[in-house]
Amino acid sequence: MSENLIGYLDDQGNIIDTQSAGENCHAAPIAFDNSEKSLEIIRHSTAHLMAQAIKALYPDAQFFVGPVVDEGFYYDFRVNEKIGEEDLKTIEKKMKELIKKKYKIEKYEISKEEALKKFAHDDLKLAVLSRIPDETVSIYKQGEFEDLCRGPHVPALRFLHNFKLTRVAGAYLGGDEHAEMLTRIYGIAFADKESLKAYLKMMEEAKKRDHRKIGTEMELFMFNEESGAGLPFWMPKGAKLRYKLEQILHKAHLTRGYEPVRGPEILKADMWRTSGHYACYGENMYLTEIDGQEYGIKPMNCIGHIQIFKQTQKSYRDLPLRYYEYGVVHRHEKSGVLHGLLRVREFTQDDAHIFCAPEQIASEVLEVVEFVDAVMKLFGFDYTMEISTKPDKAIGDDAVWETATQGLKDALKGNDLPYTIDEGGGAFYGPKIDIKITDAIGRKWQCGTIQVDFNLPERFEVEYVAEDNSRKQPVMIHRAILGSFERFIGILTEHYAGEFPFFIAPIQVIFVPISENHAGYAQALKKKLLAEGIDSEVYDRNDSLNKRIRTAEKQRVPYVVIVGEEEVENHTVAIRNRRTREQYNLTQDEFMVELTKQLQEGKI
RNA sequence: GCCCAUAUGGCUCAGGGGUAGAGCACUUCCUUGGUAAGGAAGAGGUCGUGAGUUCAAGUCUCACUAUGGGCUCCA
Repeated sequence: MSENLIGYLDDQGNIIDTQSAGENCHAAPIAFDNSEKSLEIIRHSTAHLMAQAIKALYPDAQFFVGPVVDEGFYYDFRVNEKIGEEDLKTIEKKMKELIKKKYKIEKYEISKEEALKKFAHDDLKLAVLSRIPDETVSIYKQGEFEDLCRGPHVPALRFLHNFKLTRVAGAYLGGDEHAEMLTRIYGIAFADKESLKAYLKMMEEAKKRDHRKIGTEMELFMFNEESGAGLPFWMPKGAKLRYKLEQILHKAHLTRGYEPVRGPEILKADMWRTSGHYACYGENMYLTEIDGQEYGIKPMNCIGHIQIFKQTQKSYRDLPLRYYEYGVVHRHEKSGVLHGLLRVREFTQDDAHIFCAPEQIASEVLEVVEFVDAVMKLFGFDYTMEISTKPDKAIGDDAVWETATQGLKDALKGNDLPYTIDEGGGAFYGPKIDIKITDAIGRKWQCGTIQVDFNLPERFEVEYVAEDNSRKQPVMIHRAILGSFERFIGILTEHYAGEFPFFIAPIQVIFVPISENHAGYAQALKKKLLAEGIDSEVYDRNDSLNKRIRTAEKQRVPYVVIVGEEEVENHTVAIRNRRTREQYNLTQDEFMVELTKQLQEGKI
């Protein structure tokens, strides 16, 4: 057996570890390196090593499951003591001690019946056993430590050196929030030290891009303990950025035949009863009472748009009718899930509802998908699409759901757009396509969404006059491109690390006059830019020139422009490149042309 | 909501049972400078809130509030 061999890969892509393979295995060998399969084995064994260390330090510890996940591994366990970040180092130290004992990792099999006897005193292992259908189970053993495990594992502990325990967390047994909470420790492992170092460095870099950090630094947005959790404040710079995004998107909507509308912020509870929100979404809604009547603050904008549609009689000639609104909504998110701008309790959706005939669904959905793609391309986002099907809590009958779901699939399939399926992940009123974007550290967030809805039109008796003068019910397509300005700007901030493209940058130009004699020239230029809708600032405070240039450079603005004697005289500007620290001169006219050209790049 | 952790001037953070510290930012003055920190002086905090332990609490304990890492990933 080669020194480097840690397992085999069979024809079906299953990993067979050396303990299971026997002497004459002909499957493809897996070498000890950073390949996907190799890491899977290494990380799984590291999870076991961690469990062994935990058992040594906390003899009363009981273990549940310890799988390999996208980003490393974890182990869930129960222990009487509290385990905090500090304890991770102690556990790591113990793991290193155990490695020195040079244990082999051995495997043996027993019947399920024997296993039930063996683990009779360990309710967590019994819980694991109850989920295994097989009649024979395997046990892996290293030194004194034994664990019920499917494998695969490395042959011996000597393969495990380059790991790091990254965080301690709580996790519900089996993911059920009504079940007991276990302690979970996450870790990461690689075949070599360099890869581990590179990974840790990458995570550190990612943290520097965190929108909460940059948002505070750049004074984009804030939260306030006295005002309440999950309620963002937009500071002047953040508001400017947001306003520019709103404007770009506003024009894009008009171009695509949408009409702006607005509904009220609160509506009578009966409206929400009719819509089904009261029953299906009530726990997320804020309710209040006015003059003895119950009202609900809107968590979605659909109801308002429906009322507007119904206000006047509609003909088939009016369809598809596209209403859009930057709708402020409130949702009672659980306190523990709030996360910077990415999950808040008040946010503004770029929401639209398309009322159309059933035969128009496919083309409308496709148009929305193209709209999404244009926006994502503008900002250089990679995104994934996911079709979500009927959830447990839902209204409407199965046949209707089936038709709508198929409609979404057809729209994507027909145009070769890749998607995944999230079974049971749909909204309570219909299936949907979700558009997901990844944040700085690889977490995926749902942004845009396209939802087909046969239910609300029926509940609110929405109708239009068809060609044959009969009354027909339109289909509603709920859709958002950004999802919400809050979340989208949060991700945008991480994506650009605060260096926003010109067309949305809160401050687009900073002028640094060399002396106060040149401040007037800078102010005049600022005014000129403002007339074109470009935001600039003049740094003419009582600081040294070097200081002011340094301060300007640190603002992450697209243009830092120096103006002095020479520029005033020649009606020019000196533009400084932040990265190369080089500068070039333009006439005022050339400068204006360049800036307006850059503004145009934000057109979609 | 649950588990673990954190909370010190506007920001970033140090300190730690005996009457609050730094850097940046801010204010005033000097300096008017051609490309990443000129100089001086000054103001600003009942150490998240409320209880408790103690002769004494930012420091220890508890509760609350807020923030952070998690809570599908099935031996």
